[in-house]
Amino acid sequence: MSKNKNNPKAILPKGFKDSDIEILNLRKRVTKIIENECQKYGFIELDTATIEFTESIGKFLPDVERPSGGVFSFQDDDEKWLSLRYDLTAPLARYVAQNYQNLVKPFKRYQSGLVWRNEKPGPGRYREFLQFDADIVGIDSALIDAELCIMVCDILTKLGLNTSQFEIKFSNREIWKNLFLTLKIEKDTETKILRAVDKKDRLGMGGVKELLQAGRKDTSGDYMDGVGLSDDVADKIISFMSDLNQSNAQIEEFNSYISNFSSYPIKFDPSVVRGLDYYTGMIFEAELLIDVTNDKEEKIVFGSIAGGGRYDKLISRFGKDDVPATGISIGVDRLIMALKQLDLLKAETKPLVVIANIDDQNMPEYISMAREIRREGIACEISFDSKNLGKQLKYCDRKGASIVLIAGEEEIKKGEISIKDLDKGKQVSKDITDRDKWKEAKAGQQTIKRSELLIALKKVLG
RNA sequence: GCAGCUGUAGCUCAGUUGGUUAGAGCGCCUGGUUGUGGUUCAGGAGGUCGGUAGUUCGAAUCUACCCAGCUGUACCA
Repeated sequence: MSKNKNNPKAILPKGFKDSDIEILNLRKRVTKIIENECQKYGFIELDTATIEFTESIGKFLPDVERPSGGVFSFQDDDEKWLSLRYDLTAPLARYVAQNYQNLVKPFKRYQSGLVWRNEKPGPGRYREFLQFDADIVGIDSALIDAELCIMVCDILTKLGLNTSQFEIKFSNREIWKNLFLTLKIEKDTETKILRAVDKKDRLGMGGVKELLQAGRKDTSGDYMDGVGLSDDVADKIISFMSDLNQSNAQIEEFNSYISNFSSYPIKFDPSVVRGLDYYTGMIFEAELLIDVTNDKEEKIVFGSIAGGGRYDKLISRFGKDDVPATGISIGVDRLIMALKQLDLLKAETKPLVVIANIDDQNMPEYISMAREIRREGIACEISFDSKNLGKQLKYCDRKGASIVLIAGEEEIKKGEISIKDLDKGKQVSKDITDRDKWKEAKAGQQTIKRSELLIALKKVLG
C-alpha cells in the first residue's frame, strides 16, 4: 500500500450515504405499496429526467458567493445552467407545460425518484433522498384535494400504521390572506409572519410569539431577529392559529368529501402554512404522532412525512394559461426510518446455499450440484478459492447463508452429501462451551443421498 | 451564513499539575484446527495525537490562527 498525502480519502461528501441491500429492499417494498394505492385511484406512472435547466425549476442562477443556493448546479457546454432536481413538482410543471396538448386531462401521475438538495444535512436529513409524488393537473376542486388526503391515509394504513399513529392536518391559504387584509399587514411582513408560524412544531406557540415580536435566542445562544409586531397584532395571529371556527367555500367543499370518512384522522388546523409561496388553496401535511429516534438513539423532531397542496400558478410560469394543479409529496426514506422503528418492516432475506470446496478435483460435481439448485430458483454459490473449510464456514456464517453442502472424496464415492443447516447449528452452539465438543457435534449436519439433494434442501429450507 | 461544542487506532474512548517508547475495549488479520461457524487461547497489523506556527530543555497536554465534524439556528423552490 502506498501512503501519500495526495491519496484521495475514501469518504463520502456530507449528507450522502450508500444504500445497502437492506435499505434497497425496504425502498422497493414501501414504494410498491404506495404505487398500488395510487393506481387504485387512477394515477399512472411517469419518470422525468433528473437534470433540468435551472430556470425551468424556478431557481435563479447560482451566484458567485454561494454557487449552491440550495440546489446542485453546473454549466453545460453552451454555458446554460443545469440543476439536479430538488423535488418532483417543479419538473412535473415543466413536463405538463411542454406536453400539454397531448395529455389526457385531468392528468394524474405518480412518480418515485431521488431528489437532491444542496443544504446542510441534519439528523435524519440527507442531501439525496427518495421522494414519492402524486399530482393531479387540470381540476380546480377541493374535492380532489380531499381525495388526495384520503389516499394518503390509505397509503399509511396499508404500510401498517394505525389511525392513532398519524394525522393529516389541513388548512387553506385564503384564510390567511383574509387575516392579513383585516390586520392591514404589508406583503413583506406577510412572508415573515408565515415563516414564524411555520415553526410552531419546533418552537411551540411561545417561540412563534417571540419571533413575531422582538426575536429569540436558540439553544446555542445565537440570536434571531423577530418580525417586530405589536403585542396586540401578535396575539391576534396566535389566537388565529388555533381558531377552528373559521371556514370558506374551499374548506366546506373539502369537508363534504372527507365527512364520508369519519374514522380517518384528518383535521383542520389553521396553523399549517407550508410552502409559503407557491401554494394557492388547500394545503395539507401528514404527521407521525409517535416518537422517532435516529441511529444514535437520539430523539428527533420528525416533522411531516408527507405534505402538499394546491398550486394553481406553477404551470403558467412557462407562459401558458393558469392550469389548476394539486399534489402530495411523501418523504419515503424518512417514512421507512419510522416504519422500521415501529417494527412494521421486517427485513426479508432469501436463503442462500453454499457448496464448500473440499478439492478442486471435485469441481465438475460442484458445478452440476449448483446447476440443479439454481434451476429450482434457489440461490447457490460455489466456494472457489479456499480449501480451508473453517474459513469457508465462517464466510457462510457472516454472509448469512442458510445451508452449506459438503462433498469431499468420501461422500462422492458413496454417492452422498453432507448438508449443514447453519441456523440450526447456531442454536446448538448456545449449549456447547467446549471447543472440541462443538467441533465433534457437527451441529445441524446430516448426510443425505446425492440423488435426494433437492428434496433435502427444500425440507431444510421449510 | 450565524452560534456553541468536539477533533487521539477502522469504531467507542482513556491519557494525571507539560516529563521516557501514546494506551484500553471492540473490530480486523494469523495460528492452535489444510474436513467444521460459535466460545476460548496465543500472537500480529494498525497513529504525522485534525493542520500550521509559537511558548518550552521537553507539547496529545499551553497559546494563536486555520481546517473538519457534530448540534442548534437562518435561508429553502
